[in-house]
Formats: sequence, C-alpha cells, structure tokens
Amino acid sequence: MTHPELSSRPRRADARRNYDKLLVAARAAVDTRGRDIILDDIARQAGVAIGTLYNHFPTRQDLFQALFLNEAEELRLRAEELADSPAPLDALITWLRLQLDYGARGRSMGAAVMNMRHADGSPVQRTHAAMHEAGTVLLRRAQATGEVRADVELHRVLRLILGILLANEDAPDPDGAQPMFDIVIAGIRTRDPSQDPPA
Amino acid sequence: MTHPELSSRPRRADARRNYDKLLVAARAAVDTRGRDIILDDIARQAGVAIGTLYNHFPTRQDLFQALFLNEAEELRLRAEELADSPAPLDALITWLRLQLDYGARGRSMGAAVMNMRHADGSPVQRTHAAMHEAGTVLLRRAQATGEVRADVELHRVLRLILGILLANEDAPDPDGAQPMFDIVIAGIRTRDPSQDPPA
DNA sequence: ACCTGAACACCGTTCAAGT
DNA sequence: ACCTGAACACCGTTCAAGT
Repeated sequence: MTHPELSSRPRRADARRNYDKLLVAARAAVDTRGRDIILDDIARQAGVAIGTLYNHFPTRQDLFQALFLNEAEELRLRAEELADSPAPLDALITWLRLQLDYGARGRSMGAAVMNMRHADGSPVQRTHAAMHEAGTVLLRRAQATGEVRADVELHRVLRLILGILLANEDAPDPDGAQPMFDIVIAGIRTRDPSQDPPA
Repeated sequence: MTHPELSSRPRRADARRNYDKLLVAARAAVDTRGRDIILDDIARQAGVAIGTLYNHFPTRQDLFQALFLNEAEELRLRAEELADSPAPLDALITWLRLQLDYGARGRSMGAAVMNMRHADGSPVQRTHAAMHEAGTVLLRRAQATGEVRADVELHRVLRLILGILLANEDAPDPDGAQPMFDIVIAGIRTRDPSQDPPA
C-alpha cells in the first residue's frame, strides 16, 4: 500500500499502525472536505491523540504528500503501460484523462501537491519527477507523429488539468470538466490536419 | 466608484463611509492574502469594530461580491468597446487576456466569485450576466468568421482562464500563465486553417 | 439605523509528562 | 522512539448594550 523506500513510515510496529490509520482517516477526510480537512477530526477518526498526528506529520504538507505519493506512482505506472501503444495520440489523451480522474477523486489535492515546488531529492520530488518522465515519453511519441505541437511542454498541460479541477470545485455546473478537457486537448494538437497520419 | 443601483451601499452618511473604508481595506487584504483574508484585520485597518463589518457584509461571500462587482462591470465595458473591432478573433483574444490580467490582480478571487452560482436577480448575478452577454458578442463574431469553433461556449473558456489563475497561485513557476493561455486559445480555434480569412 | 466590543466557539499547534 | 492531552493562540461569529 505505502512505499517503504519513499515514505517516512516508522519502524516500530505500534507507530506504523498509527501512521497507517492516520493516512486512512486523512484520505477519507480529503475525499469529503478537500483541502479544508480538520486535523482534530482525523486524529479522532484514527483513534490517536492529536500530538501523534503532529508527530508523524509535522506540517499539513507532509500529510498531503504522504497521501498522494501512491497516486503519483500509479500514474507513472499507467504511463509506462501506455508507452508502447500503437496509437501515441490516443495513449497520451488516455493518460491525461487519468490525471483528471485521479484528481477528481482526491478533490484535486493530489494534482495540487504535485504542482508545488519540492526540495531536491525529497520523496515527493523524486516521485513527481518519475511520473513526469514517464508522461514525457507519451508526449514525445505523440509529437513524433506530428499530431501534437512540438512546443508543448508536459508540465503546462498537467497544470491546465489541475486548473480544470480547481475551477470546477465550486462551479454551478459540476460536469463541466470534460468539455474543458477537450479544449485543452484541441489546444495541444497541430492545427494543420494534413500533419495527422491517415485514419 | 461603487454602483449605487447594484450594491447595497447604506444611505446614512457615517454608515456609507464605514462601508467604503471596509471595501478599501478588504481589497488591499485580498490583493496580498487572496482568499485567506482575516476579517479582524480588515475591520481594524478600516478603523471600525468587527461587528460593523458583519453588519455590512453578513457573510464572506457578500464581501467578495461587493469587491468584484466593479471589476465585472469594467470587463463588460471593455467587451462592448471591442465589439466593433475589424478583427473579431483579435478582439476576443484581447478580451480573454484582460480576464486573465484582472484575475491576477485580485488573486483570482474576482473570477472565482463570478464562477459561482448566484441567486436570480441578485446584483452579482445580473452583473455577471451582463458581462457574459457582452463577451458572447465577441465570441459569436469570431465564430462567424470561421476562426473559432462553433461549439465553443464562453463560460467554459472563462472557467479555463479561472483554472489557469488558480493553478498558478502556488506554482513553482509564476510566469506560467501565458503559455497555458496560448494553449486554450489554440484549443478554441478551428483546426483547419483553410477556414481562416486571408492574412 | 447603525456601531461597539465582549463573549463564546472552533480549530491549529506546542510541549511537558508519560510509556 | 513514540504517545498523550492539557494549554495556549488565533480567528470566526453572535449579540446585548449603546448612540
């Protein structure tokens, strides 16, 4: 479930149990309340004292980071699976769609965390970099066919997807993400259809 | 400065002074702290008691709405000025760029407020509707030339621009808005350049 | 018709004492 | 090496008393 080499999961058995219970409770809290989680509630839900929460996660960021490491790892894996698809453009779009879906589950907190600056060599930074590299492969392949513009940079597209998630959170129309996603996809494709391969 | 017919600006002179001082202080607070304004600070900065702030603005939303009515009015005016431009696509892009610039000034709170659902007939709702209609004229004109896709809806484009603003707030690269904006513009244009008018 | 500020509630964060 | 929870700080919100 968690990644021993990346997270700072404690060694002592009871501490590890508390750590895991906190993550489960925090994940549930984020799914319902987004960024406005109440730390006291999470600790109570996990059955530990508030000090224990602070012990494992000194800052709010530490908690969020631990929560979404797995998500980023999963997205890296999905990118690697898609990397030998015979249809590079479809593979890229599929993966970007996954970014949108994952983000919607965690109330966009995962994408938001990955969008921030992180200390070099830190678990988040390395996990993010790995996901980013795997996604870049998909992008380069789609660019090689001439279907996606050569000047497109992955981090801008991912940030646009984060923007779609954020802008739809308090929106009157909660199903607005898909058409916005379609505009972004259209925006990274080459304008001249003659560059597309034969259908 | 404020719109008598739209805002609920008080009639009594002293109350009106307090109301205005609160708006000035609130605007400064939003510019620096974004959505995380501290109501106590605003009241102190305005030189009134906290109860007076609540008196004029029962909820946080009321305060934000009062703050950004003028901004939406200005954007409506700009759209009307651009409506008889000889270059419809440029006019639309110019106006969308203004949306981005205005949003960046108020830490995206203005765009966020306008993106929410409002009670029919309320000042915000009417101001937003007026801005939206004026912008729709620009969009329709650009669609009539065949440069912008016919299925594009203005509120989705505006929400994408809000997304750009939100996603760049905690971003490592604060100048990332422009290239993201360019992708969105490319995404609403027709793919086949033959539909564009001669350059 | 509006202003004031004390009072209360809620949540975040620390830290001395414990195992 | 970790857990506990009381203690404190901070901020939001209400409301009785005032002008």
